[in-house]
Parts: sequence; C-alpha cells; structure tokens
Amino acid sequence: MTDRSRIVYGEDMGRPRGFDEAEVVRAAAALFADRVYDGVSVDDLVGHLGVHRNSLYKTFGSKRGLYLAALRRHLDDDVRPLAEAVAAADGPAAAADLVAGAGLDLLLLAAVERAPADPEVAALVGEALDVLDQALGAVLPAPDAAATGAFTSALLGLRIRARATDSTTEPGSAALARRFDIR
Amino acid sequence: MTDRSRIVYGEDMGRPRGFDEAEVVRAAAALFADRVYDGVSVDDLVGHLGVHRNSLYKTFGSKRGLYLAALRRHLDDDVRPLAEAVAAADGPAAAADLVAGAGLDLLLLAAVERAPADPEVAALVGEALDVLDQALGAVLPAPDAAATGAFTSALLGLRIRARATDSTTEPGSAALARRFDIR
DNA sequence: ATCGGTCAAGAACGATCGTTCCTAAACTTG
DNA sequence: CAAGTTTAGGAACGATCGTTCTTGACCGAT
Repeated sequence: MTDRSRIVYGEDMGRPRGFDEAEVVRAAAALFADRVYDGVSVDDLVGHLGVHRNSLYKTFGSKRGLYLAALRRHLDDDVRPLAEAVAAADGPAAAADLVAGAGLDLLLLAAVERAPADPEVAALVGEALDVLDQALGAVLPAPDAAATGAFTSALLGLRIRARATDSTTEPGSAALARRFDIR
Repeated sequence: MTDRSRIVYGEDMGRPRGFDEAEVVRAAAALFADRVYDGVSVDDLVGHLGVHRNSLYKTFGSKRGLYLAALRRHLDDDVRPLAEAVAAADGPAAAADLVAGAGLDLLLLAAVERAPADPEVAALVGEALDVLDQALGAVLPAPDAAATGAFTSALLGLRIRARATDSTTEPGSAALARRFDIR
C-alpha cells in the first residue's frame, strides 16, 4: 500500500491536452510575422491557434510569453537552418537568394518594433543576427566584420522594401550580392 | 498691440488657435518615430503636443489623419532635404554617412509596420524610397536601378540593426559604401 | 452689447485590450 | 467507483483604446 503523504502527483495526470504545444507556437509565430505585436490580440491567438484562453495562460504565462516562445522557435527552426544552408551556399549570390527567399518577417518585426522596448527580445534578435553574420561571412570572398554585418543588414533592408511595396520580385538581392562579391 | 497679427484667420472667425499646427505635426512625427503606431495613444499625443483632444480631431480628423500628416511632413522636411544633400555628396561614403546619420526612423517604422496594412502609407513610403533612390543613384559611380534600390534598402537595414541592438556607432555604413563604390 | 463662431477643458461613450475566475467535463490513479 | 488533477468553455474583470459630447471661455464682427 502506498503512503499517501508521499504521493507526488505526476505531470501527466488529469485531462490530457487537446492541442499540440509546438504547433501552437508555430501558428503564433505565423501570426506575429505579418502583424505588429500589439496588432495581434489574444482573441486572435485563441481564435487561430486552436488553444483556449485558459490553456494559453497556463502554458505560456502571458501574451508576451507566447511571443517570446514563438521568437525562440523562429530562431531555432528557421534562422539556424537558414544559416547552415547559407554557410554551405555557392557564393554570395546564392546565399543572398536563400536569405531573401526565407521567411524572416518575424525577426524583422521583432528587430524594428519590439527589440527597442524589450531587452529579452533584443537579446534574441542580436543572437539571430549574429548567426546570420557568421553564415554570411563564410561565403564572402573577402570577409571582414563590418562587411558581413552590412551584408546581413542590407538583406533585411531589402525585405523591408519588399514588404512595404508588396513587390513579389526581389531583383535587389542579385545586385546587392554582386556588390559584395568582390575579392 | 498683439503678437497675433501673424495669425491668418479663416472665413468664419472665432477664437484663434492656441497652438501651432506645424509644430504639432512635427512633435507628432517625433513620437511616431520611436514607437509603433499602436504604441502611441491619443492620450500620449495630447499630453506631449500641447494640443487639446478636441482640436486634434477638429484639425486632423483622426489619429490616423495626424499620423499621415506627420509622415508627409517627414517626407517634405526630412527626406527631401536629405536627398538633395545626398545627391550633392562627394561619393557613396559621404552619401551613406548622410543617410545613416539622418533621422529616418519614422519612414522605417512606416515601411515595416503601417505600409503593409495602409495603402496610403504605402504610397508615401514608396514615394520617399524613390526620392532616396534617385539621390543615391546620382552618387554611385556605376549606377543601375537594381543597385541603387539595393543601396537604399541596405542603408535602411543598417538603421534597423542599430535600433535593435542600441548601438550608437554604425561602422557598417562605411563598409557598405565601400562595396558600392566600384567603378 | 450681443451674436455666431472656434477653442479649451474634461467627462463620458462603447469597444476592445490582456488577464483572471468559475464551473463542468475528461482523464489517470488508487 | 472515488479521489485528484488538468483541461475546455466562457463569463467577467479593470484598464485603456479612439472618439464624441457637454459646457463654458474667448474672439471678431455687427
């Protein structure tokens, strides 16, 4: 017979979850990628994520907690794999196309709107940019710190313009890569 | 007798204004330059602008109306003069320093967060970017459309990173300019 | 002096924000 | 089955959002 006073209740007791946490975070990242943080309401989240209010706060603590989880997942699932592909790319032009074609809007928005007001976001953004710097530096024929940083920033700038003018084509990345492909 | 002699009255004269409309728009532009549109409340505006709620709505119609006025003023008072200075600059490096040193945060924020959701903002942003393109194209030794567009975008990207990491120094502009200073 | 008009000051509106609370259903364990 | 725990489903909270309304002070023209 078990001693009742020693019973430690496991985490897997009770009603099982009706949602996949990883999938919820991924869906949240998608929402935060094309609207500003303040533009995504908790109602929007519970409406599109298949998770209900109570579970959201139980699991992530707050709207900001879910946002940070989404940003971390974006870094791990999108930025780092992209960086690996970039580092293995054949020259700056191919690398630029990879970055331009990747979905980095969440990182972009985080850098512009949240990082200046949220140190934790700023740290994650800085980490992501460093990862991209390192990868892009590996494909530049004559890399130096300032140049790789400028290359990374320039690619983000191209995406800004594409977002703002809703242009599907991005001929700028080729021109940019050519300017950085000097040896 | 009075310093109100400079005030131009409307057709139906009433009590003269206690605020300078141009100055209000300029102050609004400053507020919108370092916070997101949704992050600046009407209370913030009436608190910092020296204009009363009633007058704000009477003069600009809505918060969005004031924002659009601020963006137009930013274009006329900041972007266009900057473009003229850039076009007269001695080479890409000097031009890049001019752009990097100018306060283009309102344009940057507008491009990233408002343009995708507000066509009127998108039009103004596109106009501003075109103005900068034209000016930067004038100082590039071997200009072509794609390259100048990339140069403009790249300078915006540099500002993003500076904002996100709160770095006061911007060595990237020099490296960027060097890459674009080929002939 | 008085009238028509604008402006100033602030209360107040409905809507929506992020968050919390309550209740019932679902599931594991003893 | 009973006990215990966690979820789902919403209602509801106070705060704040953008906007409007009310009231009175002010000003130029009659």
